[in-house]
Amino acid sequence: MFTHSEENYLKTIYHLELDSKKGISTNAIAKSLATKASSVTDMVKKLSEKEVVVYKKYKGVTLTAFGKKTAANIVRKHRLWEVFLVEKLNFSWDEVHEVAEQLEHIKSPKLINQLDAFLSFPTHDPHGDPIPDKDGNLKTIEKSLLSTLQKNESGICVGVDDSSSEFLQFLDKKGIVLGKKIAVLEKEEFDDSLLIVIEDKKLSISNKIANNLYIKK
Amino acid sequence: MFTHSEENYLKTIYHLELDSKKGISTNAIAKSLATKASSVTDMVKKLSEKEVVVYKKYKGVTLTAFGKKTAANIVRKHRLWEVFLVEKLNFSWDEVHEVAEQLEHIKSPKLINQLDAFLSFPTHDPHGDPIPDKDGNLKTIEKSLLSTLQKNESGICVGVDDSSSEFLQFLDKKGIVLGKKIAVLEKEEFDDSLLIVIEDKKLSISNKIANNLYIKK
DNA sequence: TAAAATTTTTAGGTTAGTCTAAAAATTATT
DNA sequence: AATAATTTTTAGACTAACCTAAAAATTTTA
Ligand SMILES: [Mn+2]
Ligand SMILES: [Mn+2]
Ligand SMILES: [Mn+2]
Ligand SMILES: [Mn+2]
Repeated sequence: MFTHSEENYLKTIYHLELDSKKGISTNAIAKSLATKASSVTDMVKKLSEKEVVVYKKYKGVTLTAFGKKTAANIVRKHRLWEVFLVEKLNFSWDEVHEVAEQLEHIKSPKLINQLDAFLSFPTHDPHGDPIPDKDGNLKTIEKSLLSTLQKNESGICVGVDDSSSEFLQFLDKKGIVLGKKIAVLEKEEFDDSLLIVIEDKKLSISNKIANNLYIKK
Repeated sequence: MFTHSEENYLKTIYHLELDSKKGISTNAIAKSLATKASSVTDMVKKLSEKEVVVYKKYKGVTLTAFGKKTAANIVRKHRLWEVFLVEKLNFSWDEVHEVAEQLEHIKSPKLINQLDAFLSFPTHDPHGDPIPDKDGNLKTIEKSLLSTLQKNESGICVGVDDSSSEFLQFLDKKGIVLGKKIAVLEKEEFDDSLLIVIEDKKLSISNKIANNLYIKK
């Protein structure tokens, strides 16, 4: 149906659309895929012929309903595999992404359905990102950045915005784990750093960190 | 390291070498990969430059030690994934090959080591084929074709030669399962068909079937 | 061992996916 | 509104992995 490369383009456009709502620019896609704008133009024409995107010269690109469903299915596979790697094969959450980038391209509906069942139908991946259902629908939960909490407020840590292994390992080192309660004891006016408490441990957290951690109030 | 296509060539040459000992011919590779001889010549030159095969024009090709190890590792992955699909995801043994053909190309040493452990270090795949170890070594067991058994002899069913889904489904239908004891009650002179007993059930088996079933005496 | 048949290689072409450099269109700035 | 800066597309080229058709080498057969 779609080549490895076409799937990567679709997934990228899907992710970019989630926080832009407008047509996705050639340059944005190129940057995200670490490729050249001219390559993107070529590919986008091909995807447009395959009816997964709508493309107007110089106006960027949008996914069709079919394209969105196709892309969501790749994301679904990516995230289910990440859960598998962490839950069953003892990978840590900062090691799974690269492997999932490969596994997401395996074509077998039965495989992914059985994997889903084997994992007891998880709703979120190890980074707190939601797993699209079979129809490509995402259940978006109301989550906020830790940086939006005020003094004496608290919430459950439910996800990360940046999931680079550097950031994830940093969280590991600090003992910040998804599912744990985080309470803000102090909010520093000067640099917006926070003094938080997690698992009875006090931690000082920079604004940069607080901007990359999601909590559910 | 190696492309998808290079890996498929390596694996094919590896399989062909297992039952020929001589240089593998261009045509044999082409037939096995359903491609053209001219394409094989091209690829074989490339593999030769990468030092995984020794190639002499018109003389066929042989794997180097490095090539053999590389190929065995792909076979290892293929067979471990087949075990995973059958043991953990409830695939039947006639459904796993196509998916394993894709999964065998996933590159992650950690993944395959963890998978191996997760499956409790299996030694054989669902078709009775041995799983190469990390160094690419195969433990070959002494097995014989069912067709070589004489009247009143018996053995344990340990593998299939043909693992097409048609044949495997035929075995399912007849109740022939790996690990079960098969005893030969009669051997028909005329067409070399066998009257066998498996799990207290009597079955008449053609020579073609008996030539595709391995038993351990 | 010479002719015939077969196998293998070479030559030249195609497609997918990428690239660089230049042209064209759009957007921002004065 | 004209010019400058930026973005996007086009043109032309490259590589990997294929293909067909023809040439060359090997093997078989008579
Ligand atoms: Mn990921
Ligand atoms: Mn993730
Ligand atoms: Mn197989
Ligand atoms: Mn097998």
